[in-house]
Amino acid sequence: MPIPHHGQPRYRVIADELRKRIESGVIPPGALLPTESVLTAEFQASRGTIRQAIAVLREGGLATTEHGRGTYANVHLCNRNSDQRSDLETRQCEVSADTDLAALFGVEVGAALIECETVARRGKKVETVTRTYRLRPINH
Amino acid sequence: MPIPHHGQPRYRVIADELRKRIESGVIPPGALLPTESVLTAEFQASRGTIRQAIAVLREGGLATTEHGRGTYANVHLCNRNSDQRSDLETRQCEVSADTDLAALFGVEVGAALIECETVARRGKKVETVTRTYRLRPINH
DNA sequence: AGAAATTTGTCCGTATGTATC
DNA sequence: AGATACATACGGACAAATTTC
Repeated sequence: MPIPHHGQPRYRVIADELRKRIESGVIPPGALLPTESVLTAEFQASRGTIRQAIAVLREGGLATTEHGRGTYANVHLCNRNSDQRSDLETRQCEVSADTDLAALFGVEVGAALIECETVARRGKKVETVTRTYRLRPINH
Repeated sequence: MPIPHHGQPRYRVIADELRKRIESGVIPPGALLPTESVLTAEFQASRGTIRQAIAVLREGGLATTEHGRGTYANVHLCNRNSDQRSDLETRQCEVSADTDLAALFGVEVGAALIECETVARRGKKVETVTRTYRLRPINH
């Protein structure tokens, strides 16, 4: 018997709570989050719902999950720079809209956007850097 | 009775197949993908698995889903030659490299870069903003 | 080295809510 | 208002990677 989700969906509420814990340092950077089964017990939600919440954290770049190990809290990349980029070709994260982007998307300055960055190299030299911005989906 | 998934997971195989259809034009840009229930029938997979596959497309920027409507194939902004259709506005200008870009290109902060910005709209709504950066050609 | 336990990954089925047509 | 289509949530089962003993 599915529990209704009037208003804010359950998995987002849970994701929000976890996000607060990470950002406030209750779960320090690099530390493992509670396991899915522990979270299942704490939030009285099904495992699928917990996994959905964790997926939200991953998309926001707040956590990283490893098969068989667990989910780590990430170091927060303070406002858009700080070299966290290893040798990734493309990465995705959440950024704040600058005045330019805010005007285009019709949102407020500082609103959350998804940034997908692709680095194209020829040999070792960087040819182009492409950044694609889109609104953060309200659902999904 | 769950179906085993030795090797490549089912949802990725399905996502790959759909990606091919979008990139090859079998599903043209802007068109609706088959509904989840149709895909469920075609691939003989559960709806959850289909949704997982579509989520992969979304993350890759190949599709956009709207509640109650369906999932659209996105226009791909790959060809930078030859004018695209007029749903895309492009402008180009010179900008200064921020610390992030400077590190990538291996130049000093503030160095000149060419920024090409493309705004993709559907109707009046801005779908994506893409910014491509490259080094300014060494004089002429 | 190997077996067991732990933890995340994949997949299925079902039921109900919510937005759009 | 009804039909269609996506979103959320539950539960169960087995697979795969990691850690522990």
